Amino acid sequence: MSGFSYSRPTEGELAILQVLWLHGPGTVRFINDELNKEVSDGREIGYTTTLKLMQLMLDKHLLARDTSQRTHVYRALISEEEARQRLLDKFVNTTFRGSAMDLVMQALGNHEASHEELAAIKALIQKMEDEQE
Amino acid sequence: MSGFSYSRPTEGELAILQVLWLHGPGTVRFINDELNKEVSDGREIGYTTTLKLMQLMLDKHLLARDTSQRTHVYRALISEEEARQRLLDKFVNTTFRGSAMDLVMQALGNHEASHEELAAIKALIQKMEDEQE
DNA sequence: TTTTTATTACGAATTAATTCGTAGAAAACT
DNA sequence: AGTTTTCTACGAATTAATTCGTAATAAAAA
Repeated sequence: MSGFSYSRPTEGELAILQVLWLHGPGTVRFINDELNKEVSDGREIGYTTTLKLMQLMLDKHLLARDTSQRTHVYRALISEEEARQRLLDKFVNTTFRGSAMDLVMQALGNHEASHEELAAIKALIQKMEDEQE
Repeated sequence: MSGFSYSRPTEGELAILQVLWLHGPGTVRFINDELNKEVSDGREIGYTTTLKLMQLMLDKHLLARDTSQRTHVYRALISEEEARQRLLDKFVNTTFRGSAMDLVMQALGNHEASHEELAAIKALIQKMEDEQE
C-alpha cells in the first residue's frame, strides 16, 4: 500500500495546480511559462525544475498525464476546493489553535470588504442559521 | 543591517510561541515539556531540539530572554495576533489567490458554528457596514 | 567532597522541498 | 541528411527547517 492519498500540496505544487485549475490541462512548457509570468523579482524558474516537480506530483497522485504524445499533457487530480480545504484545516489547527471562527474574524477584520461580499457572507450565515433549527 | 524583522514564524516556531502566549515567559525545559504533552503519536521532541530552535528564534527577534540566572527565561516578542496576521496574509495569497473573502466563505462553509459565533460575525459585519458610509 | 543531574552552546546530521545539470531521444528546421 | 531545438528521465546539489550529539560548566544531591 503506497498511501499518500491525503497529502497537502506544498507551495510550489500549489502554484502549478493554480495554473492547471485556471487554464485546464497543459504541458510542462506551458505551465512553466505561466509560472514565470507572475514573477515579482528577477528570479526565473527553470524548465526542468517545473518538470521535476510535476513528475513528483504524479507520484503523489496530485496530477495525472497523457503520454500518448511525446509532449505530455498534465491535469490536476485534485480540485481547487479540495486542496484549499486540506490546507485550510491544517492552517486553522496550527495557526488558530483549531478555531475556524477566530480565523474568520481576523480575516474579516483586516480587510476592506465590498457591500456585495458582506452580503454574500450574510446570506451564508442566514442559510447556516436556517439549517440549524 | 540585519533585517529579518518581518519573518513569519515556521510551524515549529509557532508551536513554541503558542506555549509562551498561553503560559507567559518560561524556560526551555517548561516549553519542551508542554510541547511533548500535546503529542499525538509516540514522537518525542528532544530537549536540545527545542533549545536550538529557541536560540534561532532569538536571532530572528521572535523571542527575547533573561539570562541573569543560569536557567534562561524566554518570552515572546511578537503577539499572537501579529503572528496570525502575518501568516494569514501569506496563506490568503498562496492558497486563496489573495481573496480573503473566499477564505472566509470556505472557512464558514465547512464548520458547525454556534449561534453565538454566528452572532459575533454578524455584529462584526454590521460594524464594517456602518463604518463604510 | 564527590557524584549525578541539568543547562547552555554549537556543530553537524537529517529531512523535505526545490532547483538544476546532463544524457538520450524525438521532432523540427535547413 | 545533417543540425538544432525540445522534450523526458533522473541523479544530484542546494536550501531551509528540524533534530540531535557532545562538550563544558553550573547546580543539586549524596
